[in-house]
Amino acid sequence: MAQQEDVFKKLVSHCKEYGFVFPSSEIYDGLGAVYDYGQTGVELKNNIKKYWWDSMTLLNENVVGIDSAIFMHPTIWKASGHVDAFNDPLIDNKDSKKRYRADVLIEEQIAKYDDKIAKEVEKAAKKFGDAFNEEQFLSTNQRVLENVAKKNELHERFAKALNDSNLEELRQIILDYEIVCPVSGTKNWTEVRQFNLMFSTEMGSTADGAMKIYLRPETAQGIFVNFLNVQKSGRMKIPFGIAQIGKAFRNEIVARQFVFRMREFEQMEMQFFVRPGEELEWFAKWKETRLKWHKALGLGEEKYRYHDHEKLAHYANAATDIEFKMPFGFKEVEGIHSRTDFDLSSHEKYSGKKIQYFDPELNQSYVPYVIETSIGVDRMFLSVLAGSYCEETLENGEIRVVLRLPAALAPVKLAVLPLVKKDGLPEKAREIMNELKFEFNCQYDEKDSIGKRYRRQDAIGTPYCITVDHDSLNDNCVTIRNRDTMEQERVSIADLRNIIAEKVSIKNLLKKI
RNA sequence: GCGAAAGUAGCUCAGUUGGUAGAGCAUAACCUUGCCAAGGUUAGGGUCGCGGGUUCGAGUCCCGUCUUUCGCUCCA
Repeated sequence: MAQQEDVFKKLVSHCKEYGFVFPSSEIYDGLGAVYDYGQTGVELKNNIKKYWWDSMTLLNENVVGIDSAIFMHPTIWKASGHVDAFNDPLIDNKDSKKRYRADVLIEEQIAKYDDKIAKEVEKAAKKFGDAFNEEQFLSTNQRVLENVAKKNELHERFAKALNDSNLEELRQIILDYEIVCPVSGTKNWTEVRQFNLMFSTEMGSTADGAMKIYLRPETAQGIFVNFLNVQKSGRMKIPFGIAQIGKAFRNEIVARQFVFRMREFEQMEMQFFVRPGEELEWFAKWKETRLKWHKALGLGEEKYRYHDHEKLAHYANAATDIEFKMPFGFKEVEGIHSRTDFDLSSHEKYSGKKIQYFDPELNQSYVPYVIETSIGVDRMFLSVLAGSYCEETLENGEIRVVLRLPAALAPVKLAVLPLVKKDGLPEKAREIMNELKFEFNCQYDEKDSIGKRYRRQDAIGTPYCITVDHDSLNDNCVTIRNRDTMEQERVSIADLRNIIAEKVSIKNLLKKI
C-alpha cells in the first residue's frame, strides 16, 4: 500500500510536470479541491468526453444529447430532494476528534429503545413459553411502556427540531439523552453545525429583488426538467435516453485525493426512460454496456469491478457502481441507478405540470421509469492516467516513464521529429506535419537528441513518433516508432495518414462495445 | 471544522552555534554528435508561504496567520 501511495504521488507530480493538471490559483497559494486542466490534460479530457458522447449518441439511435444550464429554478432542488438531503447537521466529539451527523446519532438512540423493547419481549417469550401473548405484553408491561414513552418523546422532539432546523435543540437532545461518542465514550460535544453541500448565489442585481439560486450539484435534473421538451420536439418513443456532459458543484466538507473529489467537477450522465416494470431489465442491460465501454479502453479487465448497493438511496430500486483500481484502492468511477419514477413524479408534483408519456402500444399514459448512468469525467480521467502510468526498466538499466494511454484518447497523436536540425530535414518534417495537422494533434520537436525527444513524447503518452532522416529526402519514407514497443517501422510518407488514422480512431474503441 | 506533518529556483533537496542563498535536474541560446533522456559554452529564474517580534543583523530563534498533504463524514 505504501508503494501504491507512492505511485499516486508520482502520478500527481507527473500531471503537473507535463501539463495535465495544475492546482487552481496556484500563485495565490491555491484553492482547496479545485484544479485546472493544462495543455495535455484538456486534450485527454476532451477525448474521454468524445468517446463517451459518441458511445451514447452514435451507437444508440434512441439516445440524444442536450446541454442544460447550470443555473436552474431553485424549486428543482426541493423536488429532487437535494435541499433536504444535502443539509447535514454535523457534530464533533472533542475527545475522539470524530465527526458525526447529529441526526444519525439521535436516530441510533431511538433505535436503542426499540432494541430494549425487543429484548424485553424476548425475555418474556422465553419465560411464558406458548402462553406468551406479545400484543398483550407490549400494552401492559411497565418497562416496555416506559421505553415506548421515552422513544416517542424523543422522536417527537427530534422531528420538531429537524423541521425547525433548530441546531441548538439537536445538540440539547444529544446532551439530554446522554448520547456518548462510540469511540471515546464521552459527552464532550461541539456545537452542531449545518453544512450545505450546495453552493448558492443570487440572481438579480438589486438586493431586494434577488433570488437565491444554487449551482447544480448534479446534471441529472437538467435532463428531467427537459424530458417533455426533448420527447416532443424529437418525437422520441420510449424507451429512449437523454445524455448530457457538464459541470456540477458540491461544497464537500472534505475534498481530497487530487481530482478524485473536487468541489467543481464534471459529469457525463445519461437518463434512459422506460416503461414502468421494465426498468430492471434495462438496468441490467446498461450495467453490462457501461462496463464494456470501460473495458474497451484496454487498461486491463482486472482493474474493474461492480459494487452493488445494499442500501439504496431514497429514489432508487437498484444501484451499482463501476469501480476502478486506483493507486489508493478500488474506487467508484461510475454509478448506474434505477431511479424509478421518483424524479419525474416529483417534478410533476412541484411544478404542477403533467409529465407523462402516452404509449401508443399500451394505449395509456404513464410517468416513465428511469435508468441513470452517471460517470465523473475527472474520475475517469484519473483512472485512465492511473491505468496508463508505467515506469519500465529498459535493457540498459534506465527507467522509462511512459503513459500507455489508449491511442484514441492520447492528447498528442503523433510527434514529427527531424533526426537532425540541418540538411533540410526540418523542412521535410514541417512539410509532413502540414499535411497531417488537420486531422491529428501533432507536435513538432527538433530540440535535443532523438532519444530524449522520444522520452518526452512517452511521458505525455503520444502513441506514434515519426522520424525524418536523411534517406527520407530521397525515398519519401519515414520511420514510425511505437510508444509501447519502441519498435520502428519504415513507411511511405504517402501512407502515413491512413496508418495513423486507423490506429488512433475512436471508432475502433466504439466497435468493441 | 478537529488533529498530525510540511512550506527555500519549474522539480528534488542542501543551507553549520543567527552574518545578507546553493547544488542536481529542468528551461533558453549557440557549437558538436546523430535512432532511444547524461557533450561543451553561456544565460534566465528566489523580497526563503505571509505578517509581526527578539537582535547591530533572521532562511535559521519566538508568536501569529495562510496554504498544502494525510486521517475523521458524504459522494460522481
